[in-house]
Amino acid sequence: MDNKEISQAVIARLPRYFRYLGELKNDGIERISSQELSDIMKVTASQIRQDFNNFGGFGQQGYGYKVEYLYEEIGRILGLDKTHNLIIIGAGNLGQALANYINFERRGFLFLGIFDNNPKLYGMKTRNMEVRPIEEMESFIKENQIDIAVLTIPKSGAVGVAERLVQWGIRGIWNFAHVDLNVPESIQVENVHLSDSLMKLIYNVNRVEDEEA
Amino acid sequence: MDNKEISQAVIARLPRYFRYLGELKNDGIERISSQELSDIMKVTASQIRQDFNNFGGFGQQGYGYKVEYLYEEIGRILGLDKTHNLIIIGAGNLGQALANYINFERRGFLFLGIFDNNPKLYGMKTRNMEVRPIEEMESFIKENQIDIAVLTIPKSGAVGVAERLVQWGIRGIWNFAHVDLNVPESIQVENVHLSDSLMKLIYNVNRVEDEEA
DNA sequence: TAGATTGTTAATCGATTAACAATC
DNA sequence: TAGATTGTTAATCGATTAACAATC
Repeated sequence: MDNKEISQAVIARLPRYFRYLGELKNDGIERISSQELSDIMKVTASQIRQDFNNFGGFGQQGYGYKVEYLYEEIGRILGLDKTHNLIIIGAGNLGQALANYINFERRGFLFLGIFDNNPKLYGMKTRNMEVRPIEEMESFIKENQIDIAVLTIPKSGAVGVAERLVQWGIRGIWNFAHVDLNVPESIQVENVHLSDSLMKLIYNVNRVEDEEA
Repeated sequence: MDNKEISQAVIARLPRYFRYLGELKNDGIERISSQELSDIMKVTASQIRQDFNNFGGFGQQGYGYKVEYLYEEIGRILGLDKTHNLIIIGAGNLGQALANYINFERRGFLFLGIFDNNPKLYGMKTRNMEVRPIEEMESFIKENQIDIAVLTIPKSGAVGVAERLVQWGIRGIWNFAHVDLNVPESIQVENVHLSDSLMKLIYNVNRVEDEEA
């Protein structure tokens, strides 16, 4: 496979294509043209074709795209054909919420452990895991071949924990702490800064109200 | 104030500026140049100046920017000088996690109610709220002048609830349901599609691993 | 074959970066 | 005043959209 760099803007759209194609497949739709998909998803047909063609030709001229095939291919591109082993660091409300997201498992995301530094939580059952002390994290990561760490701890500890995670061989961090991590380029970080997201919403709501006034 | 449209790319960066300036302020730093901020935040000084100048000149030639003043101004632009009344719809793990985020209140985001359609949860205390039945939502929204609704329910119910929220006068929806809502343009929606975010991370982790192989 | 629709090149648009005159 | 740094215009870069030849 050719490895010219794909832009993050394209990657960010793939899960949405995947979601819509999954629904079409469930509805028993067999084929779809870029124009039909454009109407449903409210993006241009041109962008759809450009996006798919970054990864090779999945369609057929004069016919369109086979829904199931395209769905499978995008899943493969996203890496959903492989399983990934994850741990959650921080067993607070958010950590538990993520641990309980059933749908993640369906996609091959296996949450194998959840850690906290609060002794009161040790042993507490969350789904099929019990909360473990942070001290056990290093050996756990190595024994269970953990790929990805989910950081749901306060920002004060996050930068330090992230640095150690990198030393212990983690490849990706899903960061919910409200701070930017400092890790080597080869380590992937996906930030979910919830309060940033809420602030953006507030700006847009206020702006519309100002315009109306 | 002049109302030329500001791009969402700029808006999305404001909370991050706000965060860094808040930290500088806490550290007692009084002034900063775009170049210094550029070094800390890893964005170009040019972009920083362009971004700020969308909203007017906050700096002083030859001097730079006053940290506290800039911090206040960006807060005002984001609308953090006003309070906003929110409700959470869906009292599952995620809804509760958001209800318990203390820091939101500091920014003027007031979570006044939490709703669910599971009778077993009615009356359950979450922070200073108790879970109410969905049926009470309409009157609650009107009596408490609710601006923003946080949707943390499964996707099956989300589209329908969103439509009713709009009828009841909600101005913005913070949508955690894994579905695209269908609301008028004047209603602001900020999506947090967690599984999309995780898929993007997985793609990037796999890609790096492929390159190394 | 004729019609439809992709794959792909070319044109446009918007966002980012660079450069520098204005000015504190 | 001289030096520094903004505010802003111009240049570049990248992403999106349009157009159309290739082809099923």
